[in-house]
Amino acid sequence: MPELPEVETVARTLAPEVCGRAIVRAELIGKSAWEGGIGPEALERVRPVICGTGRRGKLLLLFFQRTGEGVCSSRPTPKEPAVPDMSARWPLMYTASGTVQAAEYFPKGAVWPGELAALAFHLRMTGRVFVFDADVPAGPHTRAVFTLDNGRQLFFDDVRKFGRIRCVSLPELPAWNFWNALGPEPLELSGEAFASRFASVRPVKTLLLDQSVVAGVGNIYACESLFRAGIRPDTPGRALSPSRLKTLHACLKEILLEAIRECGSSIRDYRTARGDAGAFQNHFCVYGRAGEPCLACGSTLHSVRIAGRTTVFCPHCQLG
DNA sequence: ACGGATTCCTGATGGC
DNA sequence: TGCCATCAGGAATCCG
Repeated sequence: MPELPEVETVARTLAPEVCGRAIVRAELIGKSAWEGGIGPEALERVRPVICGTGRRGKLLLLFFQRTGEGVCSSRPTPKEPAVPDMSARWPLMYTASGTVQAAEYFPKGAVWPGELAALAFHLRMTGRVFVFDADVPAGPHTRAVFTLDNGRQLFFDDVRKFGRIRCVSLPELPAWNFWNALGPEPLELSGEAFASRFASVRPVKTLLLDQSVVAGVGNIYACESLFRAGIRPDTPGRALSPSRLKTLHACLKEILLEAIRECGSSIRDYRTARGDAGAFQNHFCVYGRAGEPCLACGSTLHSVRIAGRTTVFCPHCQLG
């Protein structure tokens, strides 16, 4: 399932395929994955130029070029961005000319053609985004096809049909509940700020999965970071000392960055925009290993349900 | 108001 | 071998 590292990888591998290209056609297939007020016909009318790709939480973003700006006017051959600077502020925007802060792209008073500022994809469980040649037909699970001005096609495939696509304008953003409710990015948060968000009676695992506490963490990286931090997933957030919460934050950041370096975790459906599998699933310590021995102490890993998700932990290494 | 349970969806898996 | 029940899970929505 695509979480922060997987969506980050898709954004990075997608950039060289779409930067500098205009969307000229938007076709929806079957039960619509489209949500929100701006419809696909607006895309076909405006034909916005994609100037960069990025991510916010688990949302994949295609940023559109602003009115009167020549961000991609020369249309250089884009390169895939290098592994991002660990000290950079996140989220980043990957453009043809380099990496910039996405936040800088939404200044006061900026204007986009037809007010279309970005296309947002939520991949949920099984969503995938690829760019294919012009003659590739839609597959059985293709739910949307965006044709680019070079004839290539951006496919949105989704087996379980949980994924969603939304075209966002700046005026519309304040009315988008999902966007508004997103908490800070774990990679740009300070340890103190992270710890202060866990003062709750709810289990720490539930808080990690809550996108308003921190954005982008799903079941895999919640389980793995709690194991590395040595914290039992059912511990109430406010029962953890600031020091242990800072440890959790440090472990979460380490694991997210390791997973980004490995191009994410491929359990079943997830692939990069090039169609490659990630490799971080080979480094799981607890996720999917219930009943198997703990890699640290040999104890049998336990499985419980927290916040409706399977939660695997080591009763010996992870303490409340 | 808050938090837990339910719902959406289909492919993989396991038991009989 | 084949069939059916179960499981996986992000987030909106329902409900106590």
